[in-house]
Formats: sequence, structure tokens, C-alpha cells
Amino acid sequence: MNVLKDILSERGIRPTFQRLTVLAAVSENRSHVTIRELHAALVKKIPTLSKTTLYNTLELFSAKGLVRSLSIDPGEARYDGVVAPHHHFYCSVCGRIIDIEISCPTGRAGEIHGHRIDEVHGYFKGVCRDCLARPGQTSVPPGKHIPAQRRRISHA
Amino acid sequence: MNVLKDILSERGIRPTFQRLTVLAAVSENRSHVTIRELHAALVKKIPTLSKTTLYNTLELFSAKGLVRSLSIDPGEARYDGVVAPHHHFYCSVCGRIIDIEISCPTGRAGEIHGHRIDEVHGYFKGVCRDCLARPGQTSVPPGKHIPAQRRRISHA
DNA sequence: TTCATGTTTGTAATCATTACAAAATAGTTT
DNA sequence: AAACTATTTTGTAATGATTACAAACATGAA
Ligand SMILES: [Mn+2]
Ligand SMILES: [Mn+2]
Ligand SMILES: [Zn+2]
Ligand SMILES: [Zn+2]
Repeated sequence: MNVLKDILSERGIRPTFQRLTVLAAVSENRSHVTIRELHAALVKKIPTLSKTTLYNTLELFSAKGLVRSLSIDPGEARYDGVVAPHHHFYCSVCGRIIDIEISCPTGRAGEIHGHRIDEVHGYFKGVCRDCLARPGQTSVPPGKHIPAQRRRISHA
Repeated sequence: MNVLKDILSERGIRPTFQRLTVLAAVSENRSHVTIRELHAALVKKIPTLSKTTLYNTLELFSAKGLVRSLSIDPGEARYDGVVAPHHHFYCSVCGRIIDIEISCPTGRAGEIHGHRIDEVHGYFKGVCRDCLARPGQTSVPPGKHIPAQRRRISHA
């Protein structure tokens, strides 16, 4: 686990226990977590962990290029431990975000029409393979914001 | 202005004064408005207009394919009257969203890895041409949510 | 230890969005 | 037209993610 400590130190971030735990959680599992999910998961390891710390930490990591913040799910930010450019698929039924391994040739130019490009965000919205296979599922009407707490669907 | 009325009628939407006004506002000006901006602008024409009506109307329009909802600006949805597929540039300094006229070949397939694609969302984040030219402007750190009310920067 | 600086935490405030029900409107039937 | 019904609009309250803030805590140097 000294690798994580080095990653933080290299970027001038003091490697506290909280930060190391957050970095481990975000980079190890390949999902795209929300603050809420992260908090629920990490409180088991750090009972006193506050959401404010998670907001602070993830903003710091985001600024230092350790994670990427995704505003795909309306109303709730998700964080990606994979900073290499890739796209996403957002399922409007189950709310999952799935990695799509394609990259954008336009974005690589770093500039378009005189605007400086810092980040490239691409995602597809639709119904994922699993949800297509599981019929009878009421699809969430597009644009409808459903509080994430209520959107959870177990994907066996 | 009977064109707008027809557009609504064709899709089974009763063409009320509020809806016609909203449709006119969203489709005529090429910007990507928020509910807040729309409300501020339209209250002049309809003094009793409520935000709830705007939420309802835009969700309805979005479901019927008359507008597209963009979750680019974190914390505030924006609505696009142009439904033809195109990309966007989001300036992290002034918060503007600029149309980028490229389209995604992958998205046109309508399907990827078995997932059904309903919408394609692509945008670049960075600093726009105007903000690059105007130095001394403190750039908003990425991931930092700034209430839109306070983000307004006049672009001469 | 003392001091200074950076970090974490809890709590309160903010603000976009959703829920809900009453009031207003429009269309239909008598 | 009046009565009735379904739809739309509106105001207000609730929800929930995010931000602001200051006190408590930890760390490291003097
Ligand atoms: Mn990803
Ligand atoms: Mn557009
Ligand atoms: Zn799904
Ligand atoms: Zn700009």
C-alpha cells in the first residue's frame, strides 16, 4: 500500500489515512461512485468519516488529476478512478455507468475553434444490455430526476 | 407563430400560452438556458409563471423530443432547443455552453456492446476563446460547484 | 512544549429539483 | 349557458446534493 502513499506525495498531497482510504476505494473498484456510496462504504473503516471530507478530498484529487468528476447522472456527481480518456454508457433504467473504451480524435487536438480543451466528456444514454434482457422494467422517462437512493436496482 | 402551435399539436401536446411561450424561447435563441434563466426572462411576459410549470413543460418537451436536457453544468440542467445531434464546449471560467458542430460516428450505430443507445452526449471542457483572451480571470477549479447565480461573467 | 499550519468533522445554509394539492382553465355534455 | 370532467397552472412545502463555516484535531517545526 506504499504505492498509494507515493502517488499522493508526488503531487504534494499529504498522505493522511482518510485520503489513502479514499484513493484506494476510488481506484481499486472499477465502478463510478457517488459521495453517498463512498461514505456508506468507508464509514465501516473510518466510523467518524464525514461527507465534507469526501467532498474536500475528491475535489482535491480531481484538481490534481487523480480522479475525474462525471456529471452524467443528473443531480449527483460520480467519480472515476480511471483518468485515461474513455467514454461511458449511462443506463436510464438501472442508473449504472459502464466504461466504453473508445477515445475521441477531436479531443486529442487539445483545442477547437480557439477554445482550449482540458477535458473530453463523452457518454451514451440508453438502456443497458442487462436491463434490455430483463423485461417488465419500467423505464425512467428521460429528463426525470429520481433521487439516487430510490433508483437502486439489484443486478443479480 | 402558428408554426409553433402545430409543432405541439402534432405531438399531442395542448398548445397553451405558457407552452408556446416556452417553446418559442427555447427554440429561437441559440443559447442553452437553465430553468432559472428562463423563468427570469419569461416572467416579463407571463407575470404569474411558476417554476413548476417550467419544470413540467421542459420535461414534457424533452420526453416528446422537442428539446434536449443537458447535464453538463454540474448542479443545474440546461435545455437545448436544437435536437439534431451535436456536441458542446463548456467553459469553466464563464460557464457558457457553446455548440460544436461535430457528430459521433459510434453513436449513430444506435447500439454498442449490446446496450441500446438513445442519446449521444459529447462535450469538451476547458477555457473558451473569449476567456483566454481576457487575462487575469481566476479560473474555476475543476469539480468546484459554484452556484450559477454567482458565476455570471459579462461577455461584452 | 509551544506555535503554526494543515486536516477533519459537525452543523447550518444554499439551491436545484420534486411532491403535492388547491385554483384556474379548457373541452364536453346536457 | 350551466354543469361536469379532465388538463394545466400555480404556490408552497419537502427532499437531497452540495457548499460555507468554524471548532476540534493532528502534524511537524522551532
Ligand atoms: Mn469510467
Ligand atoms: Mn447545443
Ligand atoms: Zn441497466
Ligand atoms: Zn469562457
